[in-house]
Amino acid sequence: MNTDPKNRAGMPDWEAGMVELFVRGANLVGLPRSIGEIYGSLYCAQEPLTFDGLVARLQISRGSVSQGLKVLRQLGAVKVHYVAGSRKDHYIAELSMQQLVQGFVRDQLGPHLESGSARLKEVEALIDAEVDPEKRIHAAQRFRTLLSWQKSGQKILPLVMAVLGGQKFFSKESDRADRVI
Amino acid sequence: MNTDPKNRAGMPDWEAGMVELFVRGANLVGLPRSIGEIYGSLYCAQEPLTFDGLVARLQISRGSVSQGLKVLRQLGAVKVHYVAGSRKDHYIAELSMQQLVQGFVRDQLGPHLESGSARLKEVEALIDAEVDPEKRIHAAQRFRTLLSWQKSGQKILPLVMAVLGGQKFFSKESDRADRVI
DNA sequence: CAAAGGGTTCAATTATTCTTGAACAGATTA
DNA sequence: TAATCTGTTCAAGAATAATTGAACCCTTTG
Repeated sequence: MNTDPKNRAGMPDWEAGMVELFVRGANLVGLPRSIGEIYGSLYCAQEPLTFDGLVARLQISRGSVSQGLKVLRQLGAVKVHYVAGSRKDHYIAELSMQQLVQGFVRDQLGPHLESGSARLKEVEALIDAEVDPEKRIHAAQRFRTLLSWQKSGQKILPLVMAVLGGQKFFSKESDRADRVI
Repeated sequence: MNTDPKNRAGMPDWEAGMVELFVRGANLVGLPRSIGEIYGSLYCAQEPLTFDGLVARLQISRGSVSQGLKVLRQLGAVKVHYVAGSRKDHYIAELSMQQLVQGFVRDQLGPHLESGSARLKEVEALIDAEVDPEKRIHAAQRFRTLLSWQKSGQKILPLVMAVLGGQKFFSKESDRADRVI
């Protein structure tokens, strides 16, 4: 990863620093640097920024900005701010951490977990097909351990959302996890 | 990412499926597929596996196995199992989810968070150096928001570890987070 | 309707990350 | 001591992922 602060004419140092932080954050959650840069710029901006504004500030291609904004919009991390008398779209950063996490979980994390869950069931069937009894029993044991991992993992998301201020992530009473600790 | 199940002579289907799950998991936390494969094989194995055993089972290079085991050992995800009368190292998978998460946090996540934290302080200084008062005030406002994000984030790790069974992650009474929800 | 503005798409390029395997180092054995 | 066994290192090559920019599609304006 290129961590060198690229020379961005006219961007204040503090903003470049902020953008760098968001690039790291994006990287941490598996998003490309350009997305961190775009969100970071919007996060710092006093006024809504236009598409061209972002291209100019960040000195990245129009293609990157277009794609980056697309996923940020999808995640709910940026909002379009309609400005009377301007054909351009103006963008502002969503500043609610909860919104950001929610979008990330919904669009990035969730699908992975679901397909993993599906695959897990398939593996169970494959284990049942193992003919050697000793091997099958061992495999089933390991499989149960893995299921228990999954269960533990599922307790975490609601807790995270709760810490972030939302209370709307328990679907069933039995899923409530706030007494386990 | 290559998700095609590669033809691994002699590996049972259920094991290949399990390995695939671990590859996905590794991928999710930013580790290379080879590490997922190695851990997955050890997770499935009835007996400790040797270095050569892994090379043969997974059909990956000795270099990959050596580097992968190095990382896994460092994370505490595999243990060396010394076998009398054999010069080879034998490896077994650590099956405690808590251990795994702890190692991951310590070695992979922690350093990132710390350096980010340090960078955050530097950005604060850069903001103080902004001469235009209006811009400085706005920047300081955004900075405080970011700090509040950081604070929220810091509440999460102890919770996660608690869910996973450990209770040893609160350093100060004031850090206890089990009443916020 | 033609021209210009605003944005999107996607094939090609570029950058990054992962894997490989040959050279190497240390430990054991003949 | 030489030969062998185990495992590590790291430069080069292969595989993946991200970025670019030219062609394109709408919509608005002259």
